[in-house]
Amino acid sequence: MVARMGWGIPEQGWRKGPWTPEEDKLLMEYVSLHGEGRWSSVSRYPGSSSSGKSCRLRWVNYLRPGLKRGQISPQEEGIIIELHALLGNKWSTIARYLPGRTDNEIKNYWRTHSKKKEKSSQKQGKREAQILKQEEEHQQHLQQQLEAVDMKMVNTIAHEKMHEAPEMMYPTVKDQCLPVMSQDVVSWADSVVEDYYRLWGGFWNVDDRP
DNA sequence: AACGGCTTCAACCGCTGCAGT
DNA sequence: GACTGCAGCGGTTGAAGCCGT
Repeated sequence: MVARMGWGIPEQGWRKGPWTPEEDKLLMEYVSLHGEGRWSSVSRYPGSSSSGKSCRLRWVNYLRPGLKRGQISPQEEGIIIELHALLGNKWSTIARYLPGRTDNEIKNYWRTHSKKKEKSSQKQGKREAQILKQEEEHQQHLQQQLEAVDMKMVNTIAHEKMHEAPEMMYPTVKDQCLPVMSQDVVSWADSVVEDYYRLWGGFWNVDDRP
């Protein structure tokens, strides 16, 4: 094999980096003569400067006849998604179901695919979090309004009741001590709430948020 | 036109499993 | 059974190309 010079750091006499057309030609020649496998002996082939591993990878991922190049079709994508859900990161197994595709190609595709998915879900998550925050803020605002209105309402109604029936506002000691036990107070509170909702209900449409 | 960020893809690295001795 | 060498696999890296500003 033509010495792979001029790129990377030579390791054990092998050089790293992209393959040249001459190297490809020599590797194809070797495989056509000796067949696939025995990759360690490829590296000992006259002129070889690549490790057996590297030769195997180059053959399997790039030079092997019948390889499909180019975009993964939607059908293939569907198969990949299904098989990945079934098998996990068994790229070589998945590749067997996709003639002409290599494990490396599928792995790379999945990586970019899942990255995209992750990004879009992150965006979606951010949006959801934003909506949730807005909702919380809205609820908090609503609560503050309610409290403010409650006080106002209680004062107003209490003032009215005091004029209507002063004895209701200054009950006996017993009544002062046990207001929540009193049926009158309970029904009065109910009526306050009812009044309140009649007044303010529908004022803020919760579904009308941004 | 230039620049920076992003995507794609070929190649490398380290690990595991298996077969031969 | 232990050791060794090899093939194969999955994870990771980095160069090149693309795209938006």
